[in-house]
Amino acid sequence: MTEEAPPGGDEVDAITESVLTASRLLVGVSAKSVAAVAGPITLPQFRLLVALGSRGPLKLVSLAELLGVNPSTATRTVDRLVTAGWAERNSNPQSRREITVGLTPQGRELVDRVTDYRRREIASIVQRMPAERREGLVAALQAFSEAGAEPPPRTSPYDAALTQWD
Amino acid sequence: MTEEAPPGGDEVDAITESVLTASRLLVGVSAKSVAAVAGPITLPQFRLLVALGSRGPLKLVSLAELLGVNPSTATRTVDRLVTAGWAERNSNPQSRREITVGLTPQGRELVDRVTDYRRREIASIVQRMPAERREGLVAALQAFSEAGAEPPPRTSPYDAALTQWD
DNA sequence: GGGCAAGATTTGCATAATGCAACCGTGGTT
DNA sequence: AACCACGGTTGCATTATGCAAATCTTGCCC
Repeated sequence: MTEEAPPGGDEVDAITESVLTASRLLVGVSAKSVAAVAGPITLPQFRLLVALGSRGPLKLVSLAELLGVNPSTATRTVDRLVTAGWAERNSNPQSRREITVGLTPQGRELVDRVTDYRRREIASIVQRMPAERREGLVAALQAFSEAGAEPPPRTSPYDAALTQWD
Repeated sequence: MTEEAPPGGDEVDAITESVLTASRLLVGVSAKSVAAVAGPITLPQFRLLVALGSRGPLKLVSLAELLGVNPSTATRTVDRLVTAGWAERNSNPQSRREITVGLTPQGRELVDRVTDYRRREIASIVQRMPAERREGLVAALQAFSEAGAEPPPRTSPYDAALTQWD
């Protein structure tokens, strides 16, 4: 089933290949940005910070759900981030059974630095592209994403900071 | 800031956004494929299998390097895969200090099943795209990847199976 | 008001992933 | 033979994860 010649197959293969190659490039850029700017933090931890940065303070369950991990994992990752001074737990006066997790100023600054770095990297790549290809890129990718039944297109700058499983 | 007009910055933002959105979609597809087809295997383990599938048997250090992990991590992940019957260690008659790691038939079959599933998912997305956008996608993405100074463009089908850090 | 079901978080337990450093063979050099 | 670089493994410590059980809060019914 991976063979047939009719109009469809080869083109699909070509697209798959090109999208994945580009995706790989991008993920590499993200990883590099984290490593370059944010010394002693792990990727899962940073991903959590990014989520908080883009959505604002969240209760633990929502956070876990957003990241696609078990609440217990979220709890413990938050523990570490709190210890490191990047996140904080705040009790919710409304219902004392839930807590909200948010960024500390240091946490936000960390996320910002990484995001800026990453944006510059990407910009430098885009600027090396032939200009006439750029519009095509945006249009085609949007069509692709729409066809893939995208979730809500959040347009926060943080959103872009780490692709992994978001 | 997502509006357009001036030549430089906004366009870069738009591209960044669209590429990342698409990338996110794709990574989701990959994860879903692994989960759907390959029950009890972790992502790092599967990633290792994919590497073996695309490059053939490798010595341990090369494998670790390819995956970007420490040799000790590779050793132990291979241990688990061997136990599970998906990979095998073979001693190299040439030099007894190196070993090569390869897929077992079961391992290859697992990778194939996931890859096929994933390809079908992507194909179904691409087929929902307006046809006239498709060529633009390939051309633009290739330009993007080239501008990003891609590593060797391996064109194996396995290559596409998991994007994460590859 | 007491009791109970449902919801939110945390803890206990077990396993995987990771990196670093130390260690053991192997192969080549001098 | 003496050394040294290379490949792989093991010991140690920390993080990441999921599942299940325990804890605390809320809301609701009788």
